[in-house]
Amino acid sequence: MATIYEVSKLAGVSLATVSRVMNNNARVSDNTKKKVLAAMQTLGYRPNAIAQSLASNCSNSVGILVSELSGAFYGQMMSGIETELRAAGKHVIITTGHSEEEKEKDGLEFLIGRNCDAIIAHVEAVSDEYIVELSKGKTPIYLMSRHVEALSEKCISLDNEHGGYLATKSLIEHGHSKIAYIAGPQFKADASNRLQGHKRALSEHNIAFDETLFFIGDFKETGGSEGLHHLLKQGYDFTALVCANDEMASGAMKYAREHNVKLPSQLSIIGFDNVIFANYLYPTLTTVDNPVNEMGRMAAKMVLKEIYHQKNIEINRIFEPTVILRNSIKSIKTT
Amino acid sequence: MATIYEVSKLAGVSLATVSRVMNNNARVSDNTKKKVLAAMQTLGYRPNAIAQSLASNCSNSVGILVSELSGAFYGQMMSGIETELRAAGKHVIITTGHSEEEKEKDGLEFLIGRNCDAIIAHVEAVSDEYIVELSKGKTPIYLMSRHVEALSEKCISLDNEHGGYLATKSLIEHGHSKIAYIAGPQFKADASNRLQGHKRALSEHNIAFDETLFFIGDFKETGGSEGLHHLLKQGYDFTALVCANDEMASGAMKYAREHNVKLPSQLSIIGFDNVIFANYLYPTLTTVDNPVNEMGRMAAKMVLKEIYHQKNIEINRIFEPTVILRNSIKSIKTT
DNA sequence: TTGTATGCGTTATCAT
DNA sequence: ATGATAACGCATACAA
Repeated sequence: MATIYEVSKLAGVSLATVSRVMNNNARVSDNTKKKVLAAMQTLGYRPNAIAQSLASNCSNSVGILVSELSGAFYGQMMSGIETELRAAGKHVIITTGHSEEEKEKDGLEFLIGRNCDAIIAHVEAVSDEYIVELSKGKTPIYLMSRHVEALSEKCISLDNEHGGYLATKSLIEHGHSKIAYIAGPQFKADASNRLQGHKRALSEHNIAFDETLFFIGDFKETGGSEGLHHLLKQGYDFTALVCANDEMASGAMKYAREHNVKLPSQLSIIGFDNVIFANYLYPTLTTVDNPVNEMGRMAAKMVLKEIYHQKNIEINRIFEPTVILRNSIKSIKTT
Repeated sequence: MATIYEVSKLAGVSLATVSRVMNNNARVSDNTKKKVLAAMQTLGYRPNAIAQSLASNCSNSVGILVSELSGAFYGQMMSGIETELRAAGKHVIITTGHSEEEKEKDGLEFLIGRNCDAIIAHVEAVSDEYIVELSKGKTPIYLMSRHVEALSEKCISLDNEHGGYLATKSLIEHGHSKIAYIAGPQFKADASNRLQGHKRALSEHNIAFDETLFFIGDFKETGGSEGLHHLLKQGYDFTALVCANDEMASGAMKYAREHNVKLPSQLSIIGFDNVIFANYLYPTLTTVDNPVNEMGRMAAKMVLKEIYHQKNIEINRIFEPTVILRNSIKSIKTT
C-alpha cells in the first residue's frame, strides 16, 4: 500500500501538496497537480480512510444500527438509507443490535468508535435515557421508528397507534366484530402502540377487548402460526384476525390453510408493514402500509441536510400508515 | 470524548500503562490496574477504534459487500456471516455493490480503506482479474457464491449447475417434458450456471432446449410475472416452469393466479434458493435449497480461522443444493 | 511492572 | 503556490 509520502517523493513535492490535490480545496498549479496525479496513478495509490478520519475527524460515513440483517422490514429500511446516502457519495457502516440491550449498546459504541459522522439507529431494547445520554456525545444519533421526546427533532416515526387503529377499524367496517389479535413483543414500542390502536378502534365501536382472542407472538412467521394455533385451540369463535406484522400474518395464513380454515371466507386477516411478499401471498394480504423505505430515505436526507449541510432538503418526521386493501378480508353481513 | 491521555493523567500513570490494561496483554499490577479502570469509569472513556486501528494496523472488523441490502437471499447471507463473527467479538462493516462494476469497486476499496482485517464479498460485476489483483493487497478477500480459480481456497460456492440440473430433473421425474425456464441475468455466474444445469438435464433426457420457452428475468418478482406473461403470450404450451430463483417464482405464481392458470394442476413451478417465504406461498413452493445462511457462517469461520487464528474450525468450500419438495409440482402421467 | 519515545497515514496551521 | 511541522489517539519497541 503506497502512502501519501511515497507519492510526494515520486512527484517531487511535499506531503502537503499531495494532500491538497487529493482534497482539491486549495490552489495548486496545474503543472504540479498533473505530476501528483501521475504519481498516484503509477503507484496505484489509495488514501487510507482511517488515517484521514483520524486527522480530519470526519469519516464521510454514517453508521446504521438495525435489529436484524434479514427480514423484509429491515432490508427495506437499510436499502432506503443507503440509496440516498450513496447517491451523495457517503458510505454506510451497518451493524446489528438483535433487540438486546447489551448488543445494541455494543453496536452503538462500535459505530461511535468508528468515527461515524452520524448514526441512524433502529433500537428497541435500550432505554430512552441511555439514548439521550449518548446523544450528548459528539456523534449525532437519529432514531428510526421511535420517538424520544428530548430528541424529537431527530426522530422519524410511523404513527403506529393510528396504524393499529386503522387495521382493526378496517375489519370492523367490513362487518367483523369478533376480532382476534396476534401482537408483537410488547417491549417493542411499535408493537405496543399498534395494540393500543387496536384497542381504541374496538372501544370506539363498543367492542370489548377479549383476552382469549389475544396472543403475543415474536414478529416472525412462527409467531403467526403459533398464535393461530393457540387461538383456534381455545375454541372461541372469531371471524377476523389482526396480525401485528406481515410475517406473522403469513405464518397464520399458512397454518390456516393446513388446518382447513378457508381464507378469507372463514377467516379474514389483515397484516401490518406491507412488506414486498405480502402482495405475493395467497390470498394477497390486506395490510397496513409502513413506508419504511421512504422513512429510511428521509433519515438519510436529514443527516445529509444537518450533518453534511446539503441545501434544499424537505424534512418530514412523522409518517402516516395507510390501509392497502387486497384480498384477505371478506365482508360479512351485519345483522 | 476522553482520550487515553486524560485517563493516564487522572490515574497518575503513563499512556502505555493505560493501553496495557485496555488490551490486557502485558502484566500490570492489580493496584494500578484498578486505578486505571476507575479513571476510565469516571471519565466514561471509550477507546477510539480509528486510532487503535491506525496504530495497530488491525481493526477487529471484517468488511462485507453484497449487491443489495434488501431481499431474503442477501439477508440470510449477511445474517449468517454476522452471527458467527459477532459471537467471536468481531464487528462487521457492510456496504453494497448493486451489481454494478463501478459501485462494486468503490465498495471494495472503501472496505480496504477502512482497514478491515478481511473482506467477504458477493460480487457479480467485477472481473476475475480485478479480484485477483486486489487480492494481492494486504486485505484478504473471501468470495461468496463465486469461484475464481486463482483464489479457490478463498471461495465459497454453491454448485449452481448441479442445482439447476436437479430442478429440471425433478420436473422431468414428475412426468413433465414441456418445461419453460425463466432465467436470471446471465452476466451473473449463479444465473448462467443454473441455466447450464437446466440444459444438461434436458439433453440427458433427450428433450431439446426450446428458445420460445425461455425468458431472461431480473431475479425479482417482476421478472417472474413478466416472464410468465411473455411465455403465455407466445401461445406455446408447457406444463412446467423453472424459475431461477424464488422471487421470480413468486411473481410467476401471482401472475398465474391472476390469469386463471391453476397451480399446480395446470402449471407446475419450481424455484431456487429456498428463501423463507417460499414456504408461506400458496401452493407452498417446491424449490432448490441454497444454504446461504450456512455459507455465510462458513465464510465467517474461514476468516476466524485464517485471519484471527482460531483453532478447531472445519472448513467446507463447496455446498450442495438439494431439492425441497413442497406443493407446487404436480405429477403428470407419462404416455 | 512501568515509563519514554516513536510511528501509523493523513490533515491542517503555520511559514515562506 | 508550496513546504515544514505539529496534531489526531493509540500501540509498541525499548529503557529503566
